[in-house]
Amino acid sequence: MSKVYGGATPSSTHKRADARRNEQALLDAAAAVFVTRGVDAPVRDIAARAGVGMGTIYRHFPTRADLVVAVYRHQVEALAGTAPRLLASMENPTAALGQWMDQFVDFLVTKHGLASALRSDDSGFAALHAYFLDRLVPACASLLKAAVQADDIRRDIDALTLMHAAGNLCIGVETGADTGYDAHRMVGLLISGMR
Amino acid sequence: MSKVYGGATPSSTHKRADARRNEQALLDAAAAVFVTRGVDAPVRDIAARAGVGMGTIYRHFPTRADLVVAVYRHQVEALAGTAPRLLASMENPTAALGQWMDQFVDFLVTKHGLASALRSDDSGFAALHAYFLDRLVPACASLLKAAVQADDIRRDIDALTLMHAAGNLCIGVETGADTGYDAHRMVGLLISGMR
DNA sequence: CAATATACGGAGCGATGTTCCGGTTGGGCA
DNA sequence: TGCCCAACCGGAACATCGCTCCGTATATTG
Repeated sequence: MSKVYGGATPSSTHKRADARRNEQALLDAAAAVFVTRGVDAPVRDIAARAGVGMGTIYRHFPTRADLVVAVYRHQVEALAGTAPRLLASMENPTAALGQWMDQFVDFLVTKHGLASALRSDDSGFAALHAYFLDRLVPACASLLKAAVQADDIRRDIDALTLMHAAGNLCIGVETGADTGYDAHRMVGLLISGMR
Repeated sequence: MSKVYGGATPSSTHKRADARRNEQALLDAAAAVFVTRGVDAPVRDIAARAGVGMGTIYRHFPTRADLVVAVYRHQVEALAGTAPRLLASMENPTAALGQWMDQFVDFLVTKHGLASALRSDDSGFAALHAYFLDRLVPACASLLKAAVQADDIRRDIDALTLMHAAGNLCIGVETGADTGYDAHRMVGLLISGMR
């Protein structure tokens, strides 16, 4: 059931040289714009920044989600890959889970509007949601399972629910100035409540 | 510092009869549209439903937040008013807090997109955010304070933070079909984690 | 150096938020 | 009652944004 998300890198199948160039330019431009304007920055801005036309951006990334996924793929994969390592290197699975969640929160909080986009019901973001779930839920699940088995974490909460909640808790942090709200702490509280 | 939010009811200061009529029509129309299309339904739809022009809606409710606040004012006030009663009628303040939070969650979950709108950084929703905070944070704070004093709730979390987190946990529930996600349970977990 | 498949660019359409101003009307007042 | 003007109304108009479509340009291949 899990889709294959590989092969979208510019250097993949042999397209025309200009196509590869433009795809890379778009990735760079998007990454830059996402930082300042958030993941739902105007498409035109990204195209302009990359020095390409509207058609080009939609040809390479039919959905906004495709672009976002391409930009953050490496970080997401890295996050997914961290889970087994964390599990192996720590004696306490619950602590490993907590640490992984912290990394997850870090990731979301540093991407303007990403958390919001993930929960958005905008059809254009559906694939984004799917990708994140496909990659991160299994990673989270392995940690959660270990924590449940070895420790005193309640077993009636699945990884999907946990990630949904944690993701939600990260919303509104990127935005605006310092309100005393700390997503890390809230997620920590949530996990504490799961014992 | 807390603003006065009264006097926006159609029957308030003596405007012209048609103005009152239109304001009421807009409130009714908005309430109806919010149920089906959510709080960020197209302004035109609301105006059309009320049988008025674009100008009229913006004259009566300059900001979308004004309209939303007007529509939900009664329920918000009721929710705020529940806090003292709950505190008086229950022996356990922590249970009272939990019950009040449940009502808060109920309120948010039954309003499509309200939770999302509350966390939105859209400038048009800033006043909405402010109103909810002004009304509900003190109510929550009274319960929280009692729970802290009488029970074993940690004291390093203020009402604002708690409501922010709880509000976030309600996001994405209104949307779409039944994903096993249950905002009530998540908020319950969060409160459990606060001991 | 053609010929062709491939890719590009941006005008254009529809939806939406918001403003602005000429026309309309309620209701106080003579 | 009838007049008159301040208050109010309506919706055209402008701006922004997502997305599509097609005539044009060019990389590649033989």
